[in-house]
Amino acid sequence: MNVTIYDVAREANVSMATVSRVVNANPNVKPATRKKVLNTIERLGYRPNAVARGLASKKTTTVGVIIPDISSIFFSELARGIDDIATMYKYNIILSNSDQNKEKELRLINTMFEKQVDGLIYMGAEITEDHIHQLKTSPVPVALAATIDSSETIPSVNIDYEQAAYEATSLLIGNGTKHPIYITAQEESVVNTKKYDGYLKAIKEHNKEVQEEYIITAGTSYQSGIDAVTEILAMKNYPKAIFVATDEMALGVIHGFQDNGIKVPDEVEVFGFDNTRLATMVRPTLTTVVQPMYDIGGAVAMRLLTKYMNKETVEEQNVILPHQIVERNSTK
Amino acid sequence: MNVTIYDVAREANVSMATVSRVVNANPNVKPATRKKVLNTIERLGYRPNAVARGLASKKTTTVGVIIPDISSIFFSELARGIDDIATMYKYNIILSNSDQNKEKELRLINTMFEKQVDGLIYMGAEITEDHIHQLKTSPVPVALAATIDSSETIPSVNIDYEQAAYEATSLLIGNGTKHPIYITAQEESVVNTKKYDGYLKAIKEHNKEVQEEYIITAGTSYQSGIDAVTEILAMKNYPKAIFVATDEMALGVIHGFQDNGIKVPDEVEVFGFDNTRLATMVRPTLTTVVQPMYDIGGAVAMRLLTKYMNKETVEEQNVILPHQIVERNSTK
DNA sequence: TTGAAAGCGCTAACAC
DNA sequence: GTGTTAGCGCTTTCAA
Repeated sequence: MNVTIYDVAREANVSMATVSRVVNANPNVKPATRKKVLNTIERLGYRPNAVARGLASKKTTTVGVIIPDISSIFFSELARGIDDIATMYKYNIILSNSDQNKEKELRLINTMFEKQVDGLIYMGAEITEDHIHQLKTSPVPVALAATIDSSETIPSVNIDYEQAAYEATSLLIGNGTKHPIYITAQEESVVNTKKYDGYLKAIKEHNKEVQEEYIITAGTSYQSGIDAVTEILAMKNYPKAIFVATDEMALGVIHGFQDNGIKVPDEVEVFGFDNTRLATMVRPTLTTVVQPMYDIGGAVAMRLLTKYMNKETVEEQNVILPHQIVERNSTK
Repeated sequence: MNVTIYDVAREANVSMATVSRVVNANPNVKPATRKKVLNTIERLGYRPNAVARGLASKKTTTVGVIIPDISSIFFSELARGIDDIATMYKYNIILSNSDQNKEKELRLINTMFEKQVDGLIYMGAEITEDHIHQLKTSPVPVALAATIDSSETIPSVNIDYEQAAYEATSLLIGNGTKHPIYITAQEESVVNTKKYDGYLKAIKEHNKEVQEEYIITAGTSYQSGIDAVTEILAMKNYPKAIFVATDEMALGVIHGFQDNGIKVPDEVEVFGFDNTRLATMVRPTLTTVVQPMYDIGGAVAMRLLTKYMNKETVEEQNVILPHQIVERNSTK
C-alpha cells in the first residue's frame, strides 16, 4: 500500500502527532526533529492523504462551483477568475455544469455538500425557493456569481444590470434612434428581467408608448442572433439601432445584417452586453457593456473564503460591482 | 452536528451496516427494512459524507482535470466533454488551470493525487520526463487529452495533427498558392511540432526549397494573428494563402487583412485549425481542420474510467481520432 | 517539545 | 438478511 503518516512516524522514531505537526508547519517542533521527519518523508515519498485529513479536520480545502455551461465564453471567463482566487487561497475547485436545468442544479448542490466542500459558488438563471431550501440544508457558505436571488437571502456579486441596460439604450437613443429594438435571451432569469427593465425605462422616457414588436425574444446563441435579424428585416421600416442582451448574440446580429448587405454601424447600430473577448473579435468591433467577469468570479470567491475562513461577519451581502460602457465601432 | 449513519441506524433500530446497504442500493436488504431505513433517512435529513466514504472505500468518485486555461475557447469545449462523460459515470471533476507552467503542472498533479482522485485527465503543451515521473508517483490512471507524450508512456487521445496539417496545406497549394505561409503558435509542444511537420511535408512536395520567412511564429492569441499580418504585409509579394495553427489566431489574421483593406478569400486565403465555435462566428466563415474536442475529452474520460473501474486492460493506449476538413468561405 | 489515544463517518469482511 | 467489528489515514485534545 501507500506510505502513511504512521510509516513515517515509525521510521523517524517519533509519534504520528509530530509528523502531523511538521506536515502542517506547526511551529511547536524542535528544528532537529523537524529535519529528521522531513528527511524520512522525502525518503519514503510520503504524500498526505487529503481525504483522511478532510475527515479528521472537517475541512476539505475545496470549493464547489456550479456553472450553467463551462463552454460558454462568458462563464468560462468567470470560472477562470474563480479558480485563480481559489488557488491563491489554496483551494481547489469541483466544477459541474448544470445547463440551467433545475433538477440537475438541485442535485448538484446536494452532491457538493456530500463531498463536503468548504464553500460553494453558484451560477444560474433562476433562484427559486427550492434552490434556497436546498442551499440551506447545509451550513456551508454559498455565494452567487452573476446570479440574482430576488429575496436577497444568499450573498451575491453582480453589476447593476438595469442601470447598465438603461445607459446602453439611452446611448442608442441619443444617437438618433428613438425606439431601439431589444433582443433578449429566452431564458427566465432575474438578470434578464433587470436588463429588460432598464431598456424599458429608457424607452419610456422618450416614447409615448412602447412598441411590443420591437422587443424580440431569441435563444441565447450566436445563431439566434442571426435568426433575430430575419425577424427584424421582415418589418417594414425597422428602427436602426439594436440592443442585444449578450455579446455572442450581438455578433450574430451584426453578421445577420452584413449577410444581408446591410452595413453596421452606418445603416444600423448594434450594442452588446458583457464585453467578453468576442467583442473585439468582430468587424466592426462591438460596443458593449463591460461586466467584470473575472472580478465577479474572483470577488465572490474572496468574499466567500474570507467569510468562512475567518468566520467574520460580512458587511455587505450583496455586492454590486461597477460596470461601464465601451464604445467601439458597431455604434456611431 | 450533522446527522450520521449512526444516528440513522439508532433511530431505525438497525445496524450501521444495514443503513450503509440501503444507501448503497445493496440488494441484500429486506424490502420492509429498506423502507423503514429510507423513511428515517428522509425524516432525519441524512446526507452521506462522501469524504468518510472515500476514506473507507478508497474511491472518491472524482477525477482530476488539469487544463492550460479554462477560459480558452478550445479547452473549455474539451472540458465540457469531459464533465459530461464524467457525470454520466457518476464522477465529479476537480478542475485546475496550469497556464502550461511546468512547476504549476507538477504541483497540480501532486495535489490531485493528495486529494485521492480516482483518475486524472491531463492537458498541456509538453510532457517532460519530470511530468512522467510525477505522474508515475501514483498508481492512479492518467489520460492525456489533446496532448502528446512522445515516449507514449501515458495513454492519450488525439487526432493525427501532422496528417491534418498536411492536408490543409495541400488544399491551399491545390488552390494555387505554391508556398503558403504558416503561422504557428510560439509555445513548444509536440502538437505544434507535428502540425509544423505536416505543413513542411506538403511544402516540400511542391517546392524546391522552403522559404523560412514564410514561417511565422506568433503568440497564441487573437491579437497575435493580427500582428502576424503586419509582418506579412511588410514582405513584398507575399503568398496569397495562410495556414494558421489555431482558429482564434486565424480570426485575427482574417481581421488583420480586412483592416488593411485586403479581401478574404479573394486576395488572400486563410485556413484555421480546431473548428472551435469561432470558425462560424466570422465573416467570411473559416475553413478549418475539425478536431472533435468534445469527443477527445469524452473519449478520454471514458477510456480512463472504464479502464480503472473494470480494471480491464486497454487494447490501444494511444487513440487517434479521425479529423476532417470543413471548407467554408475563407478559402476559394 | 513530544506522545497517547480518541475519534472523524463510513465500508467491508465476517459471523450469525 | 442483518449485526459486529475493524479499520481507512489523519487531526486534535490532553498529559507529560
